[in-house]
Amino acid sequence: MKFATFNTNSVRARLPIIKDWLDRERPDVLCVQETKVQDKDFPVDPFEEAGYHVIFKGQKSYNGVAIISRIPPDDILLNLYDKEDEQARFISVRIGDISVINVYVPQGFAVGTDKFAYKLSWLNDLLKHIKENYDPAQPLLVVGDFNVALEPIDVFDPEKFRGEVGFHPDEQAILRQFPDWGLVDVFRKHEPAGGHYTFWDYMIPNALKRKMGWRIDYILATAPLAEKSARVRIDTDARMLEKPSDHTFLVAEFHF
DNA sequence: ATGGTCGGCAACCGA
Repeated sequence: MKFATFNTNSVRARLPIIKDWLDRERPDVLCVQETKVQDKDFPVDPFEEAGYHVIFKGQKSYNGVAIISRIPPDDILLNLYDKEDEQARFISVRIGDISVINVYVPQGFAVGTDKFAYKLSWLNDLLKHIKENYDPAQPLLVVGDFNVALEPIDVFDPEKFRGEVGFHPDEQAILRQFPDWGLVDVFRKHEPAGGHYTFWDYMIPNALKRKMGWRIDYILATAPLAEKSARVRIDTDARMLEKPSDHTFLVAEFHF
């Protein structure tokens, strides 16, 4: 089975790239973040025409997540929280025997701000939710844009960004508890070398071509899945080189 | 050097 994640930075603006990628790669599941569209305006038809089911949770202008799957998902949960401060950052489903959680972790703006504190609490709440509702001995994928790089090899200029948002010890301390519980970073399992990124800053000209990026998107898998992972790669559409697109596809293949 | 560029959506906010 093939699973992928992609921060779209607008599912409507990136629709040609997503559609072509689905037609070419035919993944079983594609999780997307930053769809930036209200549910009433979500472009359902292009995905159904391509042979996919789509589950989505959006809001006006910001955030929004979706799970695009060949098999219709079950056990759909569209909120991390029961309360009403939901920001359309979470979807969990079950696809066959595999549980999938798709997240768009708050970006955090800057260390020391309320937004940074919210990011830390959101990540902690996600970890708590996983511990309370899942078993590391069962097949679970937690994928998406975590907005945190863990190691110096995951950032193009670690000295410049050390202690800044996205590369701060408080964020990293929480994210390290995910593998402590039993979730394996399957890209890192297959690729020990640094310099492989999934995000590039719009404001750096030609950042992708210049390899000035961050690895902040992850496919995390519990042991029963991680031990079946055969290949994990970062995939770039040619159009992303000409017009930056924020993130690239991250793809993991599992052989059962 | 404290900028730069996107997308949504209608003035800036978020990344």
